[in-house]
Amino acid sequence: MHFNLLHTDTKTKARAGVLQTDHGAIETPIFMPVGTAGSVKGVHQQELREDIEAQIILGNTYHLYLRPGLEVLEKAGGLHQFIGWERPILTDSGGYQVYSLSGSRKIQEEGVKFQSHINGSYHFFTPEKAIDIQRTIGADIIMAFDECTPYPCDYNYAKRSMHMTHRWLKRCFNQMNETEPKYGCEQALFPIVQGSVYKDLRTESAETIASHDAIGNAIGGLSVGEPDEELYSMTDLVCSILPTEKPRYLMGVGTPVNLLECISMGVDMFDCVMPSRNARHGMLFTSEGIINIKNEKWELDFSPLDPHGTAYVDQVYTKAYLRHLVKAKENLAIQIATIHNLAFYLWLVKEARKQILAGTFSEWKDQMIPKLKNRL
RNA sequence: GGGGAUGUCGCAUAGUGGCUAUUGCAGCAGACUGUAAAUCUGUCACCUCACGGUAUCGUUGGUUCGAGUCCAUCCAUCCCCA
Repeated sequence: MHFNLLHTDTKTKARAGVLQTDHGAIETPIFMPVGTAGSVKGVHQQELREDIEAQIILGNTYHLYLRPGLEVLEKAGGLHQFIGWERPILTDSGGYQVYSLSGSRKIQEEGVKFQSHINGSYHFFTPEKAIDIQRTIGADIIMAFDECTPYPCDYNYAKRSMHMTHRWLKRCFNQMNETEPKYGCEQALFPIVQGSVYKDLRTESAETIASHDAIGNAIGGLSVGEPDEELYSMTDLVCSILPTEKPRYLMGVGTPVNLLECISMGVDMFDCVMPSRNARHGMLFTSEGIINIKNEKWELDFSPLDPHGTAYVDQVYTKAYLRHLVKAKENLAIQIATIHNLAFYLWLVKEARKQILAGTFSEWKDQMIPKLKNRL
């Protein structure tokens, strides 16, 4: 696996590149749809490929380990085979569940004891086990097992947690060195910068992560409720320390505006549940602004869902129709809205890439941001 | 024609003498960032930006310190018998 940096913007720190994997190339900057339990909720793989034009999707180690479990995944020949997705996959390690399932887990130096949200059973995750499971899942990019700290987070807690994440990272790399891919395709381990919203901690963490000389690096522990200014200042700081020639993955981000702002700071990869989850809740992101399709004002609006949209659903269906489907709780509503939002996110990063390569990114971004914030 | 039952804020419901009339649905709006989320929150008689104020349990009257609740009357709906 290798990353080619094609072009860096002159006015901003935005970059365009290509990350080559054994399952194909990823053109950066890229947005990666989230498919936690082996499915991008409500979307067929064919739609991901052809309508959304997803180049890589996410899976989740913790969720896939609990269900369907390692036996099924291994006998299926890995996650790609199991779900019928031949393009790249990235798996999160379960570090986010240390944060999101904080009510049912216990952290120790050795690892984290989780209580399953499905049946209450207990499971102990260690850095080594997170690697082993991700070997069995077989994703192209696999993530280090970390603690995603909450916001707000006490300085001393953030510092201790960060150091533990750094120790866990060494164990992850050791386990990588002692094991082999199971399905013949290269797997790259991305380490994760932590340090909450503290500049000295972020600096120390970014330097530590950079020293491992990984194929790509990730920024974690953000978009957990902190103000956008904190997200941006931490991202900018960390990007200034992480190596230029390696892809940078900002985990869990974000809104369309977040994406453009962070692309301009030098972030290459993003993932977020927002486009898919909010689609299920009736919120549509478009190039002209945000639509809450449940609102009464769309009841008689028979214009296309998104006249500027690139997905077929944008032209074929009307706002009034989608509103009806949402109000009627029809399954098709979720499918249409999710395809739209993900197609929009993928269009946004593709367009950003085009503008970076053309040298017009900065102007384009300044013109886009007010529109993206607009409430229609 | 005779007998019986029931009327509660759009719909459905709880409430049989005591303080702001319950809950669900529908409606209206908001939230959501490495997915325990097709979820959650607010609102939902009228007036007021708000504080707050004024109402209301089919109708009209009555009993009572006090009535959605008890009594009478009328109206409406449903059921049974002719």
